[in-house]
Amino acid sequence: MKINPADLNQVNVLKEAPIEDLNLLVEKSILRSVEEDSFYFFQGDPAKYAYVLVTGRVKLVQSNPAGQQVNLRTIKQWEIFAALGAIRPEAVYPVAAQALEPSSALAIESSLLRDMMQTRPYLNFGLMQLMTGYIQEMQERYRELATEKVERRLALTILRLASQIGHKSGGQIELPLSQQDIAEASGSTIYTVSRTLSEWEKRGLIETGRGRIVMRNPHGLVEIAEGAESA
Amino acid sequence: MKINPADLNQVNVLKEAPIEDLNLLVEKSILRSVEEDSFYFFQGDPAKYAYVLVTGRVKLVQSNPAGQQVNLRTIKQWEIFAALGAIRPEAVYPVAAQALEPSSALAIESSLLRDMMQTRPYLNFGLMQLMTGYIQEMQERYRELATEKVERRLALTILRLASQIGHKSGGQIELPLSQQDIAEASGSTIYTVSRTLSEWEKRGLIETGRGRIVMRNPHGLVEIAEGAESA
DNA sequence: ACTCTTCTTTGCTTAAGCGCAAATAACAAA
DNA sequence: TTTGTTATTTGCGCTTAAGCAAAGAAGAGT
Repeated sequence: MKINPADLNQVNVLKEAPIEDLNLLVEKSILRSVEEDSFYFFQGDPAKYAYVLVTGRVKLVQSNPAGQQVNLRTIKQWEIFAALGAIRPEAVYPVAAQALEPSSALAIESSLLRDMMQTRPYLNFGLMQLMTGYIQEMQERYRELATEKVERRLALTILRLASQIGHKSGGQIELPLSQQDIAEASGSTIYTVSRTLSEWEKRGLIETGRGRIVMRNPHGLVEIAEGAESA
Repeated sequence: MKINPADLNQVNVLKEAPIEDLNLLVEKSILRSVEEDSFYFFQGDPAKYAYVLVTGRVKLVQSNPAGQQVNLRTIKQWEIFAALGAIRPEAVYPVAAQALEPSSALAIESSLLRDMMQTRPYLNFGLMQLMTGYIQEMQERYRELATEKVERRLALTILRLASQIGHKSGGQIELPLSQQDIAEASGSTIYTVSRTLSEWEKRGLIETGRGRIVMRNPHGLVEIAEGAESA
């Protein structure tokens, strides 16, 4: 498959990039395709490449020594990920990147990105915007995990994921994630997720299926997220 | 009080700044002093200033709608904080900044910082380094909160705080924080913190006092943090 | 030295939600 | 269709740590 450089303008960080820069990026980078469940990189690998996801979906996960993992972010088409390596030359990936479905991504050498940043203010600003967004989101999620009960956290997680990777399908927002994914993204377990989602389904808030969640009544979820009690 | 511009070189982000820039910063900024427990700003305020802490200690906290709060970071002398506002002009502070003791900080207009970034690569790189560090730390803390039990999390929190704001005192590292602060930084409660610290004190790992913790055996804490069971 | 305030400790109770086990359901591949 | 695999559901017991209440200890101010 070939990438059309002009498509890279859909990448947030690159939306103001001149076409010459996009050509340069495509020319100097390679397209890496991986099958479902394979990894682009593992936690602890030297951060040699930054990636732009061209097709598919990828999740960034972090594991503790015992192997339990949390979902830090799900990447969709034309999002950049693993760009942090471009900042610190000796960095290692602090997370692993695993494909949720067959995916392909443009692997850009960290050093190329670093060199380009020297002379291209739009890149600096774009990356900084991206990073401040990450920081704020992680701070919020951290607070939620520390202070909110599971049900509310689950609602917050699902709403957040819906805005990030949900896609419309017949007027409703659908989330292509397993309950395992939701559990790892919300800091809970598949058992509690299943119980809660079933309960919500009974109340007509959502519709569940194997590996997907359809939002029937987003406003109801917002109410749960913001404090309405279940009974 | 007056600030000696050359002192600003102790700020990580500014360590490569030429003296003219430091002069400019001091000249265009104002020194704000606040007493203990007062706030430099509140969560939700327009992010008009970035700060460099000159004396004292400041904590960055985030509250949920119910008022429960978490401790996201403790700032010590010559650290920069609230710099995110410089990236997005319309930003509001996502956290509040409260003085842990009488403090003074240089208030730098976000727009000044933003303008300076246009022509000073060292500033861009410095801020990016700072931000990547934040992101990685928050990701780790998030995973810890999601996957580790309290005792281990407490050990991790105390070790992290020791490296960030601990100071040597008689060959040992001392942490000038109340148990309330520890609870808010680790995502726990004062009751559990008290019980755990008492237990550790009995085992000779630490020494506690009103508003401070002295590490007697850091290695023992590392063992708890990394998985040794207590019994 | 005395008083007030704030921080810390500890016993007790309880709710939340984890996690095993086993059943059921959904999908994929042959 | 059949079989195998993986995801979801649900009952049940149990652990963890939250949180109230009340006492004790340590400072700060007068």
